[in-house]
Amino acid sequence: MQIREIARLAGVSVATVSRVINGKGPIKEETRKHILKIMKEHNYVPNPIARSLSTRHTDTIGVILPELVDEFFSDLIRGMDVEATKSNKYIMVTGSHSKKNIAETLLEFMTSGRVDGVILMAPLLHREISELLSFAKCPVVIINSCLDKEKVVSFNVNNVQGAEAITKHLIGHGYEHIGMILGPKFNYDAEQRFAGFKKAFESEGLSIENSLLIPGNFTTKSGFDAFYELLRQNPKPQAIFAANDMMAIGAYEAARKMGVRIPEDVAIAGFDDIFISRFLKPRLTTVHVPVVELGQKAMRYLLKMIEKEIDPTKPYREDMETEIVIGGSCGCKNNNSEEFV
Amino acid sequence: MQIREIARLAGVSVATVSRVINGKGPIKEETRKHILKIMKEHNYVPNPIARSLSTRHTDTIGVILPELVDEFFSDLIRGMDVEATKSNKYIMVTGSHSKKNIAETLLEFMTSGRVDGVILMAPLLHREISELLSFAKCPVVIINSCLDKEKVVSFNVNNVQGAEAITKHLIGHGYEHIGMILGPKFNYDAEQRFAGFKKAFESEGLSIENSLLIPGNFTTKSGFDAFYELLRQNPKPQAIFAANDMMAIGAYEAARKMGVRIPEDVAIAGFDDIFISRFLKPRLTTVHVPVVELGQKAMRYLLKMIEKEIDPTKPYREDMETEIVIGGSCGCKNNNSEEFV
DNA sequence: TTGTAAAATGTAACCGGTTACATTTTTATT
DNA sequence: AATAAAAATGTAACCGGTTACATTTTACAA
Repeated sequence: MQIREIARLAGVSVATVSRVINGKGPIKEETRKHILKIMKEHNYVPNPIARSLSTRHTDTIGVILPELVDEFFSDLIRGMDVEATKSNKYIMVTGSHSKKNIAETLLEFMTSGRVDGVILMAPLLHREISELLSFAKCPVVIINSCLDKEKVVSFNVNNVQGAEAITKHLIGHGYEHIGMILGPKFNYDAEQRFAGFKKAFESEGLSIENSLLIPGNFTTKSGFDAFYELLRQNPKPQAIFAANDMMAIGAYEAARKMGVRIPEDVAIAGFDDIFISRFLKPRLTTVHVPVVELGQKAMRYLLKMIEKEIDPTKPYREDMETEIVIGGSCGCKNNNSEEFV
Repeated sequence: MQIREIARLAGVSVATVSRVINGKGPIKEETRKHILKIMKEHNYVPNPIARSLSTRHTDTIGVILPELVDEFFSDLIRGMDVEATKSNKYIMVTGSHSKKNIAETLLEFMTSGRVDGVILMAPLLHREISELLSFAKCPVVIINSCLDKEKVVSFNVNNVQGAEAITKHLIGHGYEHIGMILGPKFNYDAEQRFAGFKKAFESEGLSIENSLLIPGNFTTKSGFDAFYELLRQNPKPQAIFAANDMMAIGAYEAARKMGVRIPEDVAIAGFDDIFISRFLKPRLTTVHVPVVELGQKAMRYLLKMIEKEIDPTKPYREDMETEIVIGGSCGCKNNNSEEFV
């Protein structure tokens, strides 16, 4: 069934049918009803591909995510989906399975006309990507970019602010020796969180103890090992800030094995507020990252760029504020340990 | 830049260019190289929309998921994405935000030509959906369907087998009074898991104690409440099978509050093997559901239907076997409690 | 050399819509 | 009633590819 058929059946031209489908141009109410009726009777659905070909837009947004966002994944997509659905757009997702693939997919999306815009999250390979970006024929929004803010549109987690806030919280508890389990080298999030950690010390007029800075790689295992390492230092840390919750979990495990009590013997804080954090005993004090909102904002902004409500050539950067979640692991007595029940 | 331009530049017809793009028909090697060179020089990418219009396929698969699959979400999509990418297909995902939306989206996907096939997961509203299915103009694969197996293609978690296996495991421990925290009424997964529970009893020649069957709704809170309820029964349960891990977590919490030891005072088992299960103390004994593989299988099968390698009109059903994961919560001494480090 | 089949390429219709512009109908004005 | 303007509708080109079929070129046998 195609528009020609409907037109024939209704005794009008295809243009008229097209006008009622798209609600454009003046149509006599009587004609409209008549055509609508016939369309319904024949279960007619206009072919979106044909439509896209002539309108040059597809009502779909390409989303490229790294493979390992795990917990973020679901929330991020949910956020984007909510906004996209509001505007009757579809989302085409693809996890980048390899470096090659991500650049290729990005290029495909940006140049082929398959999508009206792209949301990209690719924490690595920024060199390549910023080069590719110049080929874009459609708006692109980057999530957690470490690219030059003068050049791209990006929505980011404010890692510095979050790390600074939670570090200050630990300092506020009166701990004097505070260690940190760092994230992977060359990881932007990790760098920023460390930057926030330092900033907190500086603004309090304190100085970091280098012996209490242990590298990690965002896995529970590395958190586990780092905790052992930290407890071997002199002075021992009274509190530890893990650059993400996964490592904090590893630290919990190590503490349990060593018979070290949290927070009595050593306080712990994390970053991300992953689902599991609230089930740890005591509940992990951590930094909540508004992932759903991040997805929503990025999508909303992209849609506006597409609609030209916002100048799509104008760079823009927004860092979303995070929020501390108080559990028992930092030593706070009034905390949210029971929130889940 | 379009195919006409390339043809002009290469001094050939569009048909010839099209042939080299698609690798079809005989082409002189020299001509092919020449055209390829010009295409590369001009960064020419054929417009997929135009191509779709004439080929009548889009190389994209529509995926409709319920909003609340949370943990499944990520794994399921990952599995599908892996397979889709292998075949150079794209995935269009949409979470069904409301009942209306899901049926609407399904219909759109099935009839508009926007996608070549659909994977649908919609644990509820099966009545409506089975009616809609008759309008499908493209293959549809259902995940966790409770629809008539004679009518649809579906890939499912074998809930019965999993629940039966884990129940037998509990029985094997010698527990005589075994309770179950049930899932929501009218939920197919929940029903099936209960069916497996019963089956285990029957095959062992035992009978269920109705007082030890407590309703729940898959939330931690309901697991928490149910645990209290169970411990008030006479006889008390020596072991409890929670229809999902979330409720098992609630049970853990209740046990902790009541000073009931797991597994010494009461053993617990769950279902799903969600991420958090391995971090519980003791590690939760549960049923692992191969979600990634489920997504992969469903996608692989769908792609074959699309390619007509498999008759797309033939109903098919596959129930994927689950696997018991032994933690300490059931009373086993040799368990996988340390696996995560 | 000629004839014929195979290989290579070209022509033009087609996929199913949208829309600029042209035409017809209706309404309002004088 | 004539006329101009506005409203409604129609015509046909266009979006950018694919492909059936026609035509030309090449290869090889007789």
